[in-house]
Amino acid sequence: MRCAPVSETAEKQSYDFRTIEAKWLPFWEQDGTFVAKSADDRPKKYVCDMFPYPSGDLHMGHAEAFAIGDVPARYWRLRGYNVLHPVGWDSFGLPAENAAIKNNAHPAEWTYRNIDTQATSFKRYAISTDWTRRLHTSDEMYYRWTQWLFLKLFEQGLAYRKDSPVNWCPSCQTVLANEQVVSGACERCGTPVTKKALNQWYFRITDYADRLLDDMEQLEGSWPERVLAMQRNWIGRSEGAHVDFELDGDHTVTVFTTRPDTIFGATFFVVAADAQLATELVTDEQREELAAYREQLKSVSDIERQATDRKKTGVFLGVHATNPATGAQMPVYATDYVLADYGTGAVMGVPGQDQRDWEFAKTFDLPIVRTVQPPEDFDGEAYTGAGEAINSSHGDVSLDGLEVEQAKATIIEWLESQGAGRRTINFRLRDWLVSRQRFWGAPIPIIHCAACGEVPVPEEQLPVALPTNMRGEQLAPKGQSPLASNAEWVSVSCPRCGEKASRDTDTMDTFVDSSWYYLRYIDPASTEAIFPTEEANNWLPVDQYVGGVEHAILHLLYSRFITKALHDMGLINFVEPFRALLNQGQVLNGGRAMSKSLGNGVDLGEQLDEFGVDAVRLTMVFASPPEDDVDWADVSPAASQKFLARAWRLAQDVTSAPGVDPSAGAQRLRVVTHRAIADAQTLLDDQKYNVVIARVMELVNAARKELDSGAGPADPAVREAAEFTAQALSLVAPYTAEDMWAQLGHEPSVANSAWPSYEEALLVQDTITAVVQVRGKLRDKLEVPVDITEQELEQQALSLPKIQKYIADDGGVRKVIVRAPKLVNVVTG
RNA sequence: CCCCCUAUAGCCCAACUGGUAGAGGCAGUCGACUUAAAAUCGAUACAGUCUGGGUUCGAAUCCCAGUAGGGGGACCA
Repeated sequence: MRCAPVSETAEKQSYDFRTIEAKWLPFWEQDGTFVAKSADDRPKKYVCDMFPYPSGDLHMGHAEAFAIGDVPARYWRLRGYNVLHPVGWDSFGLPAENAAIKNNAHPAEWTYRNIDTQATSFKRYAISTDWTRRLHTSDEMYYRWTQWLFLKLFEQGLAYRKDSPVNWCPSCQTVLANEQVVSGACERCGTPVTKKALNQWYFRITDYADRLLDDMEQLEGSWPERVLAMQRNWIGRSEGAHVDFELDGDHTVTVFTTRPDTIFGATFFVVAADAQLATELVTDEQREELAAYREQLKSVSDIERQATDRKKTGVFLGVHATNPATGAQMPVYATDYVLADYGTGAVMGVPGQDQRDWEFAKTFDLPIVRTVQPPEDFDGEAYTGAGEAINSSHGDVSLDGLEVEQAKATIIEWLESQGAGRRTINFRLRDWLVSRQRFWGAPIPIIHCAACGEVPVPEEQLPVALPTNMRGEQLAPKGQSPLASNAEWVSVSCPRCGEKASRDTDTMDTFVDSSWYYLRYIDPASTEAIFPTEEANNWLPVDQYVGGVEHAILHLLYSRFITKALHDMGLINFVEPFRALLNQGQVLNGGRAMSKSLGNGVDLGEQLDEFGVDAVRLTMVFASPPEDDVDWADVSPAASQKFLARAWRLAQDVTSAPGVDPSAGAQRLRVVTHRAIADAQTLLDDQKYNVVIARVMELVNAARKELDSGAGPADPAVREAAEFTAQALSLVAPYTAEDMWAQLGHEPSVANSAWPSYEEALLVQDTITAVVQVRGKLRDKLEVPVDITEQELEQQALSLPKIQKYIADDGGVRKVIVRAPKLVNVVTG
């Protein structure tokens, strides 16, 4: 005969995630649990996930990022902050357009269908999001302000048009910004990028190079170090000098060099073959040869061009430059190893101290002069190391005998006195090319008028809306924007003179859309302003930004730039948009990124159906530290589900009444609970979310034990443990936690309950196990009061029989290290 | 080629930043419950911290060299 335990007197149910999900999802929506109010006395926290691109349904990567981002959002909410945690869609971009061309449709159809799908999944995934602030960058009410931003930048001189050789993706049929070219290939499709001379719109991000670099100081410690390193590297500040060279035919050409001290070794002069400068300099006799060389370069892809072991090529331009230090005549060449858009696009060739110049000099049989003394055992070609200057003397200036740094200072001073050079800082960063020859983006709000030139679209005429009557083949890329073929759309009268004029037919890089969306969440419906300044200043900067490291440079650099520009326009009072950044890892399967071609994709929807939302979220967070990759083959959502069931049962088994005073409860469980509370706080602050889960598991184990074979289900300490379990679990398993909270007799929502404070007294132990080492090796242990004095501890340790034996065997005590109350180390011999 | 990060039980991961290597989970083994199994509950073994040096009373932790994996940069003058 079976005797039913007390806890089974009530009707018991088993854990069923489907029932629980169905119960709470509608509740949160109706309750408006996660709506953030701007007028609120509590201190604010703004948690933002990088918004998704609507490519089909949400996938495992989204699931990880959002699960991780929701942890601080929910934690801060429990800690009493007014939390803003919005969501939106980055909904302009190529895939929609490609789908539209293929299916004879308009990109909006595909886009908004996918957004609906994702939004439904997102809601089910139970991220604590304020849905009232939802936005889509492809909505007219959004891109109207993207265009407004463009006009403001234009007004400030930060948006401009220029002719330049640009990166062209032959597959996407559009130009690309430098940041979107990865090792010579298109960041999106991997096609090798070619060069094309075009007139395009740019944002003057280079004006902010120094500030983008300097302000990183504010991010130190709260952004991943590698992201800062990548940005630093990308901005590429280098100190050096501009030096002017007189050329035949009355030209003065300036070069940038980081080694002005080597100028005495400059024996030739090179300019970028694809730059305008080469055309200007070349003599009539050499013009044909230059044209032939350029023709030859066209067949060389960027990837090939960047191979460092490639033979140096070039063509003589028929002119000579005068070395300002030596007065020597130097032949001028055009070459592809000099970049048109770095520095001034011209370089002095110093073969003795620069390997590239050395190779060029060898090819063209040019003289090589060493101007820095290499060490005796040096057997390389160009010498770039430290050493004394040699062969560096002419007329009234000499560097001979000086070390590199000293020589640099001396020559710059001399050049300055001659008016032939000056100290300068150069950046690797280029201006941001924002024109795109594609359809599905925000049209550039400029009108081209034969008489007035570039005329901004008047603000009240915004948005310049995309035509809705174009579809399918009409959207196909043809080397220029599909909009150009829509005569009706293009044709417009000039806002300034009223004459016939035409719209700019390019659209903006979608990174422009995403460079300011975190500001739009403040009031996404505003028709008055891009965002309300006062409220933006209250909510921003974002306290925790969460997203993939693939945006380390692109989106994050652009956003930092736009924030600074908006600051300078007086629209916001901060200069950095994201106070802290967390890069979540990838979700892998079997050691590799999930991909169609590998056939190792895991479908998020199927995982959710099988294990439930909470189990999947818990698995994502528990599997590894947030910034590490999660290999789905190594983890077990089934085990997570088991743990959730176990936690849930705990709440069901509690028989004490809500509000009971826990202080009379089982002390040993209370110690575990309060240690869990205290630890969780530090761990959450340190973003060690996986370890927080481990602490909760420990607590559930301890509570289960107390319930089954200790103080029993009515003990108030068991209730206390179960309640904190529900609260802590609410960070990752909102459905289960909400249901537990209700089981425990509380009003929903657990998300807005108050995080408990831990009792200090429960954390202090009276006694502690002290370790006794002999010569650093653990030999015995000792139970001592925590406030034991060093003398006492030493004396007790030394009197231990085991220890005395070791001392006797090892030849007596030489020294004793005491770290009361934890450790004694006896040094013998 | 250069720079950065990582390396701890079979696996995923902890370790108060120099002080007892193990918190949690997976997989394993054993037991309780069961006619049996699943579920549940309980109990357990397993590594001396990638390799080799060094600093220290004491090193997973700091330093040097190397190996392996991951990331970034790579004609930037």
